[in-house]
Amino acid sequence: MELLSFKSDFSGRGGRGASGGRGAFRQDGDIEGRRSFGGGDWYRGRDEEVFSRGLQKDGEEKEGGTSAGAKVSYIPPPPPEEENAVFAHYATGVNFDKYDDILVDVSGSNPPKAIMTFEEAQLCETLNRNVAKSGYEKPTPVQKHGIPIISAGRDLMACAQTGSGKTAAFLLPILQHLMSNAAASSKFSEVQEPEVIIVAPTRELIYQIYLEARKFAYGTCVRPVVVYGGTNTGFSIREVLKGCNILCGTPGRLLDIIGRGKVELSKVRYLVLDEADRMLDMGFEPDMRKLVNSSGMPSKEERQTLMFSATYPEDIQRLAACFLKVDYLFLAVGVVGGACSDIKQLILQVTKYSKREKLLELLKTTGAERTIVFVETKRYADFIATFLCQEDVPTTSIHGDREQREREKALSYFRTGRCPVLVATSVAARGLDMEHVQHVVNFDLPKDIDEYVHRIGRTGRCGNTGRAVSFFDPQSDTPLARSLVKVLSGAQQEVPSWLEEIAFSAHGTSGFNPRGEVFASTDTRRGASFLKDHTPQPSQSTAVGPDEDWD
DNA sequence: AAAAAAC
Repeated sequence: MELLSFKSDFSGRGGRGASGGRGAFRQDGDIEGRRSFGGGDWYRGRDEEVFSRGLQKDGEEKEGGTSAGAKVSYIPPPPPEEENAVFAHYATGVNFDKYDDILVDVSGSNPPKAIMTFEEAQLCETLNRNVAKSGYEKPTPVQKHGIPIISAGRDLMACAQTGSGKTAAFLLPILQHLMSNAAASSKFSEVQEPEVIIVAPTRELIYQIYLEARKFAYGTCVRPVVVYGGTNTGFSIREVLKGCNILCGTPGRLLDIIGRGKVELSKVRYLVLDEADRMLDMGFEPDMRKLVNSSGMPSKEERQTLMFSATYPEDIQRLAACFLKVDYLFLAVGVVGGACSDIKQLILQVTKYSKREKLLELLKTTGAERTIVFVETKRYADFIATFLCQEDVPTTSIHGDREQREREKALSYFRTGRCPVLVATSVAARGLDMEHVQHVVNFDLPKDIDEYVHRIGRTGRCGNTGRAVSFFDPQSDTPLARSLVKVLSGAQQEVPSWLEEIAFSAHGTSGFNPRGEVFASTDTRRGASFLKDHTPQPSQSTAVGPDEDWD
């Protein structure tokens, strides 16, 4: 097996909660030398380094084994942003126009009229040019409705299916506002006063949002900055101090930098929670409370708060309302918590012991097409990735116990196709937008149906089609059966009869996951409990049919 | 019991 080069170093692991001591499984596969998956050395020069800026200043040797055997021991600062790199984008798929057929529902008082084109968004010239250069021709539903809502100064809870353009829906109106008020113009200062704070639940996702912000802000005086853990704190701070209008971050590092007094929050006009339901669940909710209660942070009445996700469990919706003005608008594109119908979903019944064999079989048929394999634990991610490498499937992996630079390298290798198979934990479940991901495999099904919807949403993006294969082990996955059937039928997918039977007989069994069962098909304010608790005035709802009839 | 997120 000398063909494979497994590194066993796991020194200096950045993350918290490193579980340690499993060096033997640390495949870092990324099989070296002998293969050339999708392209020689070129990627080494650019995207990886730009992505890893701040991770290491020098001295760290990049992974060996380029065909040239070249060692890169110093990473030069990236060249001034090249337009082509900034505006790189991929093509919309054959089903892009089908977005027009999706049912859109806006509830809350006096929603503004939707726009039909980007021209109607009345963006300034620079922004329009950036939109065009990004390859955007026509707004998606969440953009058609979200942009005017945000421009009108309203708070928003938006639910739109995976891959349907939520990021641009909030970035464009925010940038337009910053431009038109000419308030935003970045300059060095020991204390920065950003106008916008954006948070997301994983480091890679916030980086992706930052890249979008940088793209749309190109050629303007607005400077977006990204900060997240696993990187040098000093670097984060220096980047912030250079000038910061839009501060993107994961909660920990963001609060850290705020706590150090580098960022003053009184100028914040927009607070954006991407993957809002995750940001408000048990893990992150305390941090979000800390953020909105930080000194200087304008109250919800004085700022605009925007939340985006593809899923919104009802309990989380009620919690989210605490962060929003009482007259916030609720925007639902398609079924709340629903899967994208461009994804063909297959469920295979397996046993714990047949999974690995099935996976191999599957990957042999998918060949070099890109596949994300989701597993339940970090430990198993290492194990499966190692297994696949040994079976000659070029594989890399991403999970929270890997060093940040390993995580970023893994994504880079996957994106470039050097490793067309990515084994991942739920760290990669949400928001990541990668081109050419044809397949998602749920090697282990998640406990939570929302997680399932997000995971399979890594494929079938932007009107492209994709396939999601899930291994269903009745021994462990029965609690998910009912909600799974619901998602499948909601996305016009075939429901295997064996699954239907399991779902039927699972009805009423104990240990049922309540989150798995319930969908918020609408704004919770329509429910009696909410009206009783929070809303003095009844909310008015406007159901909107396919496309234009929105007046 | 697991995953994510600051040092």
